[in-house]
Amino acid sequence: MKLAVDAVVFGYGPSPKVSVLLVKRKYDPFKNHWAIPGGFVEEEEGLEEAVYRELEEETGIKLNYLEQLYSFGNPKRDPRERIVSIAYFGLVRPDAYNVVAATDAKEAEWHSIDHLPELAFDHDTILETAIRRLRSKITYEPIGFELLDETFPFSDLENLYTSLLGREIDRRNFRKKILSLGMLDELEIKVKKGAGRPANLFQFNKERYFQLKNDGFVFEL
Amino acid sequence: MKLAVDAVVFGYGPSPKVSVLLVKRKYDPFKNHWAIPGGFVEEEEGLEEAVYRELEEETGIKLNYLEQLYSFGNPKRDPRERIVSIAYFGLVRPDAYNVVAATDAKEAEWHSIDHLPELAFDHDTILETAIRRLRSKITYEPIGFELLDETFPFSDLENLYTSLLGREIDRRNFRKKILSLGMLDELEIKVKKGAGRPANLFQFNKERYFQLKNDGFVFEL
DNA sequence: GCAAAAGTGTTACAATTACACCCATGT
DNA sequence: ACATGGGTGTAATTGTAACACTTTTGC
Repeated sequence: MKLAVDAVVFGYGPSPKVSVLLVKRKYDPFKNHWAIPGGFVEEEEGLEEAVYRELEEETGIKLNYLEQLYSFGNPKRDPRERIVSIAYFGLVRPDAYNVVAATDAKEAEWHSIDHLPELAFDHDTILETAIRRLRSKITYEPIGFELLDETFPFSDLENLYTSLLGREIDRRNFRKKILSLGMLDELEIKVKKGAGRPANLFQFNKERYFQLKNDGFVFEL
Repeated sequence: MKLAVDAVVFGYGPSPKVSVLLVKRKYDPFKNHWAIPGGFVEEEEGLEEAVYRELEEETGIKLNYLEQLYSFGNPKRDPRERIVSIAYFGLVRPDAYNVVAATDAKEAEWHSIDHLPELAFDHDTILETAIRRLRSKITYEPIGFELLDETFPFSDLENLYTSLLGREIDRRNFRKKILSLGMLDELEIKVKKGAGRPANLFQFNKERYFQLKNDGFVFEL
């Protein structure tokens, strides 16, 4: 029996779309299929440590956020031998989005979660679980900010939520709600995006959020 | 590296208290300490299967509900060697509450979650995680019913929630809210509890719940 | 008849929803 | 001047929270 970790890494952009980082397998089984990056846990290594190491080796990416997702242990999930995989769930900022390095063994690429290729092993199940988790978690924890730049125009947040929740959101109500939570700092900087009125930049204030959370406040949309 | 499963099993009662099932270790390390029941996963066995088997072997108990909790993989969590444990979270009805069978190797007992003994390994962390999960999960999924008898007076439900949430609940509002969800069948049977007016019995209608859920309804308190 | 638990409605307040026009910029 | 995206307020509705007395039984 072997123990592996796999990481479903989400990125946002460019434009309103959420993507996941996949690697192309160069060897059998499932040669040339896309798969979630991951690998075996070393004997003396922590689980998260293993995730960071494997991601570094296979894709060169650095995460902004990581949490454990679920463990998959069906005895037949790998055709060769029994492998139990502890799956993780990570988020990256747009800066990291482009620095996906292919190594000699794998080719790494972003794939929109709306058009996914066939995946190796039970990775479709894992990815599905991760997408469900992301979709629901953004409504009760402020993790969406980990997918945006440090400072962002409000419309980015709005677009992220509409594309993840898959439905229209009333712009006025959404802005009112988010701003009323008091976790965003409004900067005195404006940014222009082609045509249209320049937008103010906002920044998520993590300290303030933890402070509010300690006082019994709960983030909820 | 070895893989284990551990199961935090909650029971309710008698009277307003939530308990967890622990086993007393007969051998070192942590000889005579209380621990969460569990054991190694066999080569060809599914994870949940392993949980059911271990619980049967160590405590003789049958579960009403089981879900995966979290995986614990700190390299030093077991002083002997590297053991990664996938923790589960189970609920039993009061009927099962008393049939806790001790085997030759272990002594099994219910412990109120308000007065816990010192636990072996990192089992205090696991148990804490499980309690947090139980507390929050009863507010967004109807799992509380798995801790009550099939039919129960409304006050049982009320007491379960007050003791789990650790705060008073307005009886009238709570009843209104729960009944308005339309998941409970009211039976034409009354039950007497010492002094006081006899109470009507209720029953959770699982089919109805899944039907509502499919129609986009979300349980939420 | 008194203690103990079950049952029941109304009103004030807070939160959510629905909805449409003006503003600042680029072309 | 027109197209593009940014920014803003109010009213109706809905949901939540607060609150106290009557009923049925055992003793």
